[in-house]
Amino acid sequence: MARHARYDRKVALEKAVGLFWEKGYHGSSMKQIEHALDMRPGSIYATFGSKDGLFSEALASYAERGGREMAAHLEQYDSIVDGLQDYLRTIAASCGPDTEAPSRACMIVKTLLESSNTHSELAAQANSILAAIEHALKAALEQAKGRGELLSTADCSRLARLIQAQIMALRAMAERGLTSEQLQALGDDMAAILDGYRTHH
Amino acid sequence: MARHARYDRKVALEKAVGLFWEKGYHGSSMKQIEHALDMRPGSIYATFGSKDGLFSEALASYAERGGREMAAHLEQYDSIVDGLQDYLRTIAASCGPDTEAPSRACMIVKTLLESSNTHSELAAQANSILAAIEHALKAALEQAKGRGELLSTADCSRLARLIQAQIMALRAMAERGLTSEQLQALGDDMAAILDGYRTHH
DNA sequence: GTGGTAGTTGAATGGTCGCTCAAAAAAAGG
DNA sequence: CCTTTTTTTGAGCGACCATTCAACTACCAC
Repeated sequence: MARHARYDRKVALEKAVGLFWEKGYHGSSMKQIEHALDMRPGSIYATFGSKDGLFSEALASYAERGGREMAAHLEQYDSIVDGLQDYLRTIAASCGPDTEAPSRACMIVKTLLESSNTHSELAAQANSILAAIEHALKAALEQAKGRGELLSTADCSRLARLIQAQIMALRAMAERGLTSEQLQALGDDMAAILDGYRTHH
Repeated sequence: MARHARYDRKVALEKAVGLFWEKGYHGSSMKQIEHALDMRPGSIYATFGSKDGLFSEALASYAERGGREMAAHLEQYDSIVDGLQDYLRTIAASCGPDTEAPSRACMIVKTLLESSNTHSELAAQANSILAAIEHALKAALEQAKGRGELLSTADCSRLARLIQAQIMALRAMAERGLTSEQLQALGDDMAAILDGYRTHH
């Protein structure tokens, strides 16, 4: 038949995530993208259609990875609430001043704030991802409630949004460059919020 | 001597805040700025030096206004903690889906996330503003502690950061376009966090 | 009125933006 | 080897970017 593709789509997307997560949509030029992916414009456009298309796929890829990591984390715990509390502490620990990740803040939140009034398609995508995460949190909380971990008065929808807000804020605060002690303390304080919704306490 | 300036510096800055808050730094072109300020490039550059200079002044202006509003709000309350709790609820109420403000999210946070890896000067400015707000919150909390509103075990520095995180997250969540009921409930839940640090409870 | 001065104007600048496409290169079948 | 098919290449596109500056305008002092 013909020539093989020199580039692995998934590998290229990972590199795109790295750049976009770090610099945002407007902050990443095609020149920088070409360099980050080690691809020439023609190949990028043949593969991803446009800068928007590439960003959209990169964001989806980032979200999927994040979702997998969260699910994997929660599976390690017998108590769902324990798992959620430790998830917050883990984020605090991994977003410290010497992280090797492209950015400490969440790429989904960065995208939402950057594009909400300039690029409604991207904002809608970020929104639907956040809605999906919120839904997953709610489902986990309802399971916890069914197991008797949470007070019967607890509203799982509201609590899911409260927890999501903590995650968003924790990672945004990490972008401020706090010390790892300060960030860890913040993670602890956020985890402690959940104690107020637990049974036998 | 000579001709009067046709433009009021403060009025022009207000308009710049409106545009930059809505679209961000990279999302606002000089064309749009010229239109928003009703000024031609020469006048803009003569007055503010550069796009960066204008943005920087706009951000400072926004922060000063926000600081004044927060201080004015807290003065209305006898109890500082009551004031802080109601401040969160007020933000939730004023960031609803039908706000007339340029954006629901905080311009300082938007700037921090947008520029942290592309424009270190702006990020540093956003950082120092957030540090000042954190410091003001800490001072208010220490005063509250002195009045016996807070548990003696409460760490005012940590609590200040926890509250600042709530404000940041509340306004970022507002950008998701939640219903006003959902947003109000989130504000209530965040305010309730402070109950855990209060005395006689 | 007139001169001097500060403020405004907008065409024009060099650069970069996202993107295209004709040509070259690389693999597979014959 | 040559043909066919797919991919890569990179010069080049028009548009728009932030910015400049010489000409122009409006005001005040005299």
